Amino acid sequence: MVDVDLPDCGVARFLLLFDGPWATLIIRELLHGPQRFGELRDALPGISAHTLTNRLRLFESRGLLRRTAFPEIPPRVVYELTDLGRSLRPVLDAMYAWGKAAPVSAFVSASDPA
Amino acid sequence: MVDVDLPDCGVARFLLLFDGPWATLIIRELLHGPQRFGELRDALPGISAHTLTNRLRLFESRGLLRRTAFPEIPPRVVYELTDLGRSLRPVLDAMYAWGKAAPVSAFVSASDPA
DNA sequence: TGCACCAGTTACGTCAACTGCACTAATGGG
DNA sequence: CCCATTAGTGCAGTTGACGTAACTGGTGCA
Repeated sequence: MVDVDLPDCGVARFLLLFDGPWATLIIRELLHGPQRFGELRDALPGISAHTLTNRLRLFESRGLLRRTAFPEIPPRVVYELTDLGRSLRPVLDAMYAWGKAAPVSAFVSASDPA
Repeated sequence: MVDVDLPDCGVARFLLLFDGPWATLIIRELLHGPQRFGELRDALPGISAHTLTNRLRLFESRGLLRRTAFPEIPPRVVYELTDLGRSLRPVLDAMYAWGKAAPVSAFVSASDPA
């Protein structure tokens, strides 16, 4: 009766945590080093503060990153990956390599943008 | 004015193709070898025929897999990865390794299932 | 007095992936 | 005659990740 909905397969577990399009991209940014909230927002064009906050809070609660708030005015908050978060690098690297090597035709719908 | 919405980053490109929870798991199953429609459906508990069809059709149109329909009654359709599809193995392997190595606390919400 | 600064928060609405159920075609077996 | 079989399709509805807009708090600077 324990761990009812935690899948055995590692791939399925991974997908459980990295749902939407932004989750993975936030990790990608933080692999470059510690970043402030505003830096992350600027590095991820199109993301909303709402989504960024939600994902960061989730990853913090799951032990993937550490949040450090400095009691200053205006406030300053720095996010950095933990060892667990940094251990995602091979996964991101593999994604990157595939995304770079695959032909453009793998991503477009036969007449997509222009 | 070309390639307007195709991101440069390989990670972002990868995520463009593997949206939902099922997309990646279908590839995982097909890495075991060619599979029939019904075999895939049985190997992916919870997936609906609709979703499975949609993803398979998408991946076929993107060149990740090949669809072979035998003109028999009842019908028989076999799906198998192309070279491009098989080249996803390192990515899936990296996901699997991380999902297996990460502590359970990375996946649950501090009091999730029971 | 009042605006800018940063890192959010709240309320509300959108959109796409996904689900369930019912249904189909064509044939072999009872 | 009727049912089981396989690979879907159509319709209706749900879920959850995400977006927009407006707002907060405490201080420095004009």
